[in-house]
Amino acid sequence: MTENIFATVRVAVLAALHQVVPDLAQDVAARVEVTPTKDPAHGDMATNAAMVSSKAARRKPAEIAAALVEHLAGQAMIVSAEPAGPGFVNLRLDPAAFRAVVPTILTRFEAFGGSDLGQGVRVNVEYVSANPTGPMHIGHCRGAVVGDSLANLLAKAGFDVTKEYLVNDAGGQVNALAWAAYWRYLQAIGTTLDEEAFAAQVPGGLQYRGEYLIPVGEALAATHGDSLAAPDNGVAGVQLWFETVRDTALSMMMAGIREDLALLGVSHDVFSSERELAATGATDKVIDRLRGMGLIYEGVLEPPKGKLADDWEPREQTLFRSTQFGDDVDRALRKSDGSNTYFANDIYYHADKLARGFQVMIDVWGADHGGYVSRMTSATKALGGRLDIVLCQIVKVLKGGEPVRMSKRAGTFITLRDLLDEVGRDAVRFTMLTRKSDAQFDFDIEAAVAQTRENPVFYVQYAHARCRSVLRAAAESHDVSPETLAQASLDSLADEAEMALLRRLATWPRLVEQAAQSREPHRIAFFLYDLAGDFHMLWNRGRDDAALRFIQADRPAETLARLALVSATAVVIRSGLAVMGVEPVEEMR
RNA sequence: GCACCCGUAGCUCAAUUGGAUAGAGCACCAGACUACGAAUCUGGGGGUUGGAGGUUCGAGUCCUUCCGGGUGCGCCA
Repeated sequence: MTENIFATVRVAVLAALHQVVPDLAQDVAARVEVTPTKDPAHGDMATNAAMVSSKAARRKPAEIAAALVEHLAGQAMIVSAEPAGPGFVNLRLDPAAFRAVVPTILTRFEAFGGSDLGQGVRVNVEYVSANPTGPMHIGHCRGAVVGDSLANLLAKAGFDVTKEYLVNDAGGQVNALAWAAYWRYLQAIGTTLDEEAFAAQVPGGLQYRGEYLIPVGEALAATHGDSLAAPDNGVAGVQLWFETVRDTALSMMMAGIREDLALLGVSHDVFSSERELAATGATDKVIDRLRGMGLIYEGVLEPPKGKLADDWEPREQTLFRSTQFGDDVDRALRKSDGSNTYFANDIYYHADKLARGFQVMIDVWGADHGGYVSRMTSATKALGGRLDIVLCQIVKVLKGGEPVRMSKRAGTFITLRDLLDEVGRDAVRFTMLTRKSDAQFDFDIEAAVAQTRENPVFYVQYAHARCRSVLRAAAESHDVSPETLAQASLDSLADEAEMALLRRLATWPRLVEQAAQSREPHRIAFFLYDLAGDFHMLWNRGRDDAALRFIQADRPAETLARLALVSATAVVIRSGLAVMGVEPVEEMR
């Protein structure tokens, strides 16, 4: 038995359609939808059944619709069915069908809206995976919130979800981190070198000049004294200090990142280490496997056209035939020094996820990795897996409409910590989901903390607080326990504003499924905003007409019905916020 | 130059995955507090969905091609 009344009605529609079109094909049936109507004049729900089956049945949509109406009218819950427009069938439901959602909610609480859509399929959602070379910044933040909420959403929709983080602790950037940390160490023990003199000794130059590495240098000095430096407190041979400094820097950077993630309310189930993966040597085995499939060859790539390629020269390299899977060019797997490219290691990493039993993989990436999507999906396709990639576009930080300058302390963009300090976790998380992830985002700090209707965070929280406020007030004279409210007779709920709210609550299970299927957690935020709007409207009806207030001293039955509706509304707001990782508030005075 | 993402009301954004007359908020105009929370609500005007073609019963959504913004472009992860 589903809690999704659209699914329930769809079953009835399909049954009717089979009567009208006996040899209905499976794929046609799959396209039949039952949707809420946009226009109340069209009834409560509409189905496209007649239109999608018209072609195969070789009958006109209107004709099928007319026949469907015959079979549908009078079915359980359906009080009327009529053909409309180009072949829709509009359905009007017994109001009791919508009222029935209230006891369901009050019995199931936040489990309401859950779904078996996922069938327990194991899904791996990889997100954040920020390089451990510095603090998390605003760009990471969007991916963190989108990934975390998407994972929550998929879990609610019945998938078996694992949240994963890949620590990019291998490769040249980590060497650069070690050198940068070493500089801070030398400073901590009082080196006489100046920064440029030091930088001249660093292979590839001194990167990561942000002040955030100072504590790493100090920690190294506290633990190791001057034993990692040359006798004059200058640069010693790498064999003396490199691994120590690198490992200390990595672990302190990761500790900081984990701390930031915790503050953001993000927690991963699995942290994988690129260095450990690479150390197994298994990357070569996966490449051999692909070679056995004829997908690896030694070859020379064409130079990129149009772009100034100053140091480009033709070179033979080991290439993966990603063009066979729709990529623009084949992609390199080995660097000129013989080591594997990040892509090669990432192929192994995804093969490893497959081996761990994940039928579906989702990677949440920043826009700067957009050019990488095609090769990675190509590789996972070759390995027989399914990979969906959610790209999060650039976030610009504004304050009152003005761009916020870069943070000096971080030596990079505004840090996640700064943002959390100023805006707060709940507002950050909610606001990050007020845009679909593939659209660019101007995050205005002032707007995110504003206490007005323009700010969806506030508007939704306020609706919840108002629900709780009513229940607190009612508790003085009524039993407002969910058990009691779930038993309330709801026949008195008939006002248009009450029905609108009921209809909205009834769409929650459907919304969860659709948002999960499209991998679009932002839909939750918009749903909650609409739901809050329905509730505020109903509230104000009570202002204009005292007979519509929730608590009616002389009419206990109606009061209980309304309190049940209010309580159910609060539950659904809470469950939506839970998916988004936002705490509901009880009051906002 | 090529690839990917985006382009919707003056502004910020939605749009039930191809469905009916494209919707909200802000701003603008006109209204509602002897209160279970007016931090809210009601009503109104505002559109050639960047342009042009195409696919079909039906396109903001899919295809082609331009225009504009963003991201990236053989050994950085």
